[in-house]
Order: sequence, then structure tokens, then C-alpha cells
Amino acid sequence: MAKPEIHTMEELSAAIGVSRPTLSRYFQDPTKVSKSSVERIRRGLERVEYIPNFFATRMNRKTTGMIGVIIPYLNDLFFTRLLESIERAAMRAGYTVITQCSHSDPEIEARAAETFLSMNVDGAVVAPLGNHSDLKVYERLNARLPFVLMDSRPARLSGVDFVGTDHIQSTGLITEYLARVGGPPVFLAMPRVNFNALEREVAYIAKMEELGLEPTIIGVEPLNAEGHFEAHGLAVLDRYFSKGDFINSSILCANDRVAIGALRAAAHHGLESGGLRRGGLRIAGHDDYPLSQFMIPTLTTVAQNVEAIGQAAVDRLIEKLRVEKFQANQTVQLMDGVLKVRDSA
Amino acid sequence: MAKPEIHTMEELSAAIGVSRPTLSRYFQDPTKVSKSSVERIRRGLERVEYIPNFFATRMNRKTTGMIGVIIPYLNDLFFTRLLESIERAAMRAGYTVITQCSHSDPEIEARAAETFLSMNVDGAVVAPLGNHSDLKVYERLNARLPFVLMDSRPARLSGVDFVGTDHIQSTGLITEYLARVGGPPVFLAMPRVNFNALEREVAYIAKMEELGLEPTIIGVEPLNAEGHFEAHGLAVLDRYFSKGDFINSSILCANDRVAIGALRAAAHHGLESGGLRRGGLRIAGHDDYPLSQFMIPTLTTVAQNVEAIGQAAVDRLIEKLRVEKFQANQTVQLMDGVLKVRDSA
DNA sequence: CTCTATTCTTAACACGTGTAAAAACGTCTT
DNA sequence: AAGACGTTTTTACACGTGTTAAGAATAGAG
Repeated sequence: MAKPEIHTMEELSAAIGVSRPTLSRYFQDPTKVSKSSVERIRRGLERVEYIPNFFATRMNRKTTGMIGVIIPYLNDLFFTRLLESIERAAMRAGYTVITQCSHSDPEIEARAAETFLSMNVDGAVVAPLGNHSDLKVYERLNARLPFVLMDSRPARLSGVDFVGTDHIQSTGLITEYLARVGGPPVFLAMPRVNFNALEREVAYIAKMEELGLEPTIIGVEPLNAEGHFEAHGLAVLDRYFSKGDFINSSILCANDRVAIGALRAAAHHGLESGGLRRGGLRIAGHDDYPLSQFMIPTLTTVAQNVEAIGQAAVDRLIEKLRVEKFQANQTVQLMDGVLKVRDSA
Repeated sequence: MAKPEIHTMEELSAAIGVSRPTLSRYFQDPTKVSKSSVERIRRGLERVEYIPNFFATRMNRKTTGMIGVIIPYLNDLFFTRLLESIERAAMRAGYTVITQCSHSDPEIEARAAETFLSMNVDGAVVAPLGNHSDLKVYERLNARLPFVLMDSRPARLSGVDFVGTDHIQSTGLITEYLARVGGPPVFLAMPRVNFNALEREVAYIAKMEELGLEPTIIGVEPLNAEGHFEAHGLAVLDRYFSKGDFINSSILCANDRVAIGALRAAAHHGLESGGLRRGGLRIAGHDDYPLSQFMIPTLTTVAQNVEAIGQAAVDRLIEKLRVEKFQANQTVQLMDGVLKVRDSA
């Protein structure tokens, strides 16, 4: 514990008798230095307390080995799962991830983008905030960095790579399932905080029309103050159930968090949802939120392939930053959703 | 969009006719520069694309304005809430938060600590990984930085500031409540992944003995492969319920996520938990997990004051880094839990 | 033991910004 | 108009490491 603290490579060089350039190369990649030197340095570092200065090293390297990630908020297990899969993929590829959370604030999102530019990150992956985002932020990042958008995609933005779920497929899948096992499903929307909200509405309508059924959408009002999807689902359905509406319907919720609120509303009104009761209330969601399998009843849903989305985003980013001048051809990867039939529908 | 890109202050200085030192001061604090210069610079920046280099600026400042935060994992809304409250508090105080997640891996945790040291962060807040952590990591940080531990506290570590919940109080509170409204509560432990797990067990036992009741603890086996608390609670209680054990007991779960699994186990066995049925099954948790109020039945629990913990951690950190040589006197702040009586117990 | 290939050391410059001291400038007071 | 004061510019050095070129040291092969 009484190791002398050393603050610069120069001092370290003097202390262990290895020249500074050799030390510099050692810290970047030990294989660039002969085995005997590696051994000398390693022994020296055991007797001494030294960590290379992060800023000084990154400032001069042509590549910083960092990729920036922006997600809209943290209090949602979908995004934390996505973040984890990205971190794992990046770590495997030898990159350090710098995460910034925009906390639902476009200004913070823009500031995070600036930070990434000023840090010379090698690339950036962003899950957009949604309709309130300033699209110029993404255009700017896309013009100056290898850049990939994920999860949710602005309609009016071209030439940007995207990785996400094919909502036409995923929402279509569960809409079709619900129409098959029960009555024509109603769509309980989520507030249009991001672009997926609308995409799922549109996908639902398209599938309903394909099936020759009348689409019905409820709950498009703006988000409650707290910003919690569960509270939204609960409040909307509580209102309808109180009037006796939809108590025997199939209800497709825009995501699982809304569906959890919906289940709560049903319980509050003494209603049971589930396929066990022919013709009765059915509630389904979208995303396969980690807690959905523990709900009462367990929640029927469509799983997004979060792991694949994170991996694909990182893969594409690395592909772009390998080539000197990354070409302009846009890549869009859409993953399929997988139906998870459980008890609630 | 055709703004010329400028990469150094030197170039910027030439481009807009303001000396580099003045620019330097402007970017650190515009009030240190006369209004006329501020106006000239602002106008210049509108015609030109320039962002100061993050590394170069941070390298030379005596203070980096950054605080490092380490949390054990992301896929838990308790920690994301904590992180959010810390980020808000730090932002209010003008600090930038760098977050690292140890992903339940002591090696990653140690590496994150090294990164903070090499970045010269002004201070660090850490929610420890738990029993697998290398305590030397915390000692090292504590010796070299303003440092605060939060949420969970290693028993064998002295002289380190701590902010968290008083588990004697919080667990005692709900143990007493359960004992009062139902039979003597059983404690469904969580795997001992962190120090709180044991603290809550101990607090439960102490309160039971104080009440003259026999403590019973179940579910201390190691964590399942997935690492999900819900699955743990479900698996343990499923086993007991299958044998007909504890089906009329009060069950205090070590945290809400375990309790959510417990509710699921009850539902699976056709059991209803809740105070509405006199003498029957009761399930309660700890933490007031954001989803607990939406469970079926809504989950009785003890709320941790997450907002206060985050704020206090940041406050203490800033207090320490204001004084030159931070004194060695240890501060321990324990927040009280608040009982949230709902339907499940 | 000599030759050659490799690795190291030395020396120097580079990166982009912080910072201090001194000189120059502007404005205001008298 | 002279002086005082606050601000800005100029000049110069600092920070800690990356990087290069040239020469010195070392290792292995013959």
C-alpha cells in the first residue's frame, strides 16, 4: 500500500529504467514490445503506482477506441437491456462505451451529441428521443461520424443507418393472433413519445384492414405528468372499464408497460383477462418486457430481439469505422418479432 | 450546413479576430470576458463549426468537473432510479456524470475504478457489487479521491463515507407491520449478491426476537443462472407451495423483485395474497420498486428514499471536494424507509 | 567472432488547450 | 489632457503522451 505514486511516463521511465517511447508502445499494445521489456515493465509496475493519463493518451491517438451511446431514458428495462447488449458487443470488439442519457430532454440529447464530437469518439449509436428531438442533431452526427440509429426511426431522415424491429411484422403478428383467438382487437396506444408509437399504430391498422376488420384506437392522449407508461395504460382503461366499455374485448397494448397498467385496470374492476375464458377480455403487449412473464396473468406479447439489435448496431458501426471514408449507402436492418403466447390472451 | 469546420482554438482565433487566451476563458466561463468580446465570439461561432477538444481542455484544468458513478447492473429499476437522481443532482451542481456499469463482474468494477483515476474525475460514487467485490478497489479510490459509497455497505471497510437506507429501521418497520396484521412473518431471502441481503436478514431476525417471535428464513440458496430476482422468488415459493407449506403465512421478501416472483408463485398455485382475507397468505416486499403499485394485488412494501440517497451522495461528494485536503472523519447517512401499505399484505 | 535483424534509447517535435506575466488598449475620472 | 483602472492581447511556457528519425544496443545466425 506504500507504493510510491508516479504521475507521468517520464517519471516511470526513470523509475524502472525503460525509455518513455517504449513505455508508450507498451501501454498501447504490449505485443509491440519485446518479451524481455514486457517483463521488466511488468515487474516495475508492481513496485509502483501508475496509471496513464486518460486524456493525454486519447488526445493524441488517431483512434480513441470509444463509441458513444445515447438512450432516451433509463427507467425502462427495454433500454437497459439494449444498452447491456451494446456494451457487451462493444467490449467484445475492444471498444469502450460512453453512455449518455437524454432524460427525455432534446437539449440534453443535443448536448450529449456535442460531447461525443468533442471527445472524438470513433462512432455513435443513438436511440432517438422521439418527436421532440432535433433531427439536425442526428444529421450532424451522421455527417461527421460513423453513426447508427436504433430502436426508433424518424420518418423524415434519410441516409442514416438503422437497426430495429420490423413493426409491420411484429405488430401484425400479434394483431393477427388476437383476431384469430378472440374478437377484433382494439389498440391501446401509447403516447407518441417516439416514432415507434406511431409505427405500431399504423402496422395495427394495416393488418386490421388486411383482415377486413374495423380498427379501433384508444388512448392517444398525451402522457401523464409522471411519464410512466403503466400509469397511462391504467388510467385509460380504468376510464373505459368504468363505463363498461371493452370489458369483453381483445386489447392490444402498444407496449408491455402499457399492458401492465392495463392488467392492473382489469384487476381493479374485478376482470380477468386470458384465453382460458372463451370470448372474454384479452390483453396483450409488445416487447417482452423482462417482467411480463411474471405478471398475473402472465402477459402474452411479441418479443423484440434486443440482443440481436444491439449486436447488429455495434457490428454495423464497426464496419463503418473500419473503412477510411465510410460510404454513403444506407443500411436498414429490421429484426423479426417472436410471438410469446402466455395466459393473458 | 456549409459552415467551415475549425478544429483548434488557434484557427478560431484567426477566424474571428479574438485572441486564443480570451477564447479559452470564454469557453470556461463567459462571464470572465467582457460583454463586447462575448458578443463578437458568439457571432463568430454562428458562422463557423467549432467544438473545443474535450481531452485537451480536461487535461490541463485543475478540476475536470466530472464525477464517476459505478453501479452493479443496469437491468434493475432501483439502480436506474438511483442513477437518475444522482445525474440530476450532479447536473444541478454543474458536474458531468460518467457512468460505468460493472455488470456483476468484479474485474469490470476494478477496471472502471482505474478509468476514473486515469480520468482525474473530481470524485466517485459507487454502489458496490457485493460480496465478490475486491475491497481494495474501494480503499484505493477512497485514498485518492473524494469518495462515497451508497446503497450497500461492506462490513469490513472502515473510514469510507456511506449513504443508504437504515435497514434496521425499514425492515423492522415492515416486519412489525406484518406481525401485527397477520401471523409471524417468514423471511424469503434473496441470494447474497450484495451486503444489503444479509443486513435485511439480520434486521428481520432482530425485530422478530424483539417481538418474541421465532424467525424463519427461506430461500438463501445461490442465485439462479439468469440472475433474476423474480425467478428466484418464483422458484423458491413454487417449491414450498407445492408441498403445501407457507400457503397461509405472511411472507416478507428481501426485495420487491423477489416479491413479484412470489406473487407469481401464489397465482400459479391459485392462492390469493392480501389483507382482505383474514388469516391468509400475505406477501410483502422492500424497496417500492416502480412496478410494485401495478402488481396484482398491489404490493405492500417499504419505500427507500432513492431521491434523497442520490442527492445526499452527491452533496457529500461535493462537500468533500470543496475542501483542499478532505478530512478523514467518516460520514454515514442512513435514510428511513416509509411503509407503503397496499393490497398484498 | 562477425554480420544482420530486431529492439531500444535519445532527441525532438507534435497535439490542443490552460495559464501566467507583461504589455497594449480602452474607458472613465479629474 | 493626464492619470487610473479594468480588460484584452501578446508572448511564453506548461500539461502528459503520441510519434518519428537516427543512432546505439542487443540477439540470433552463420
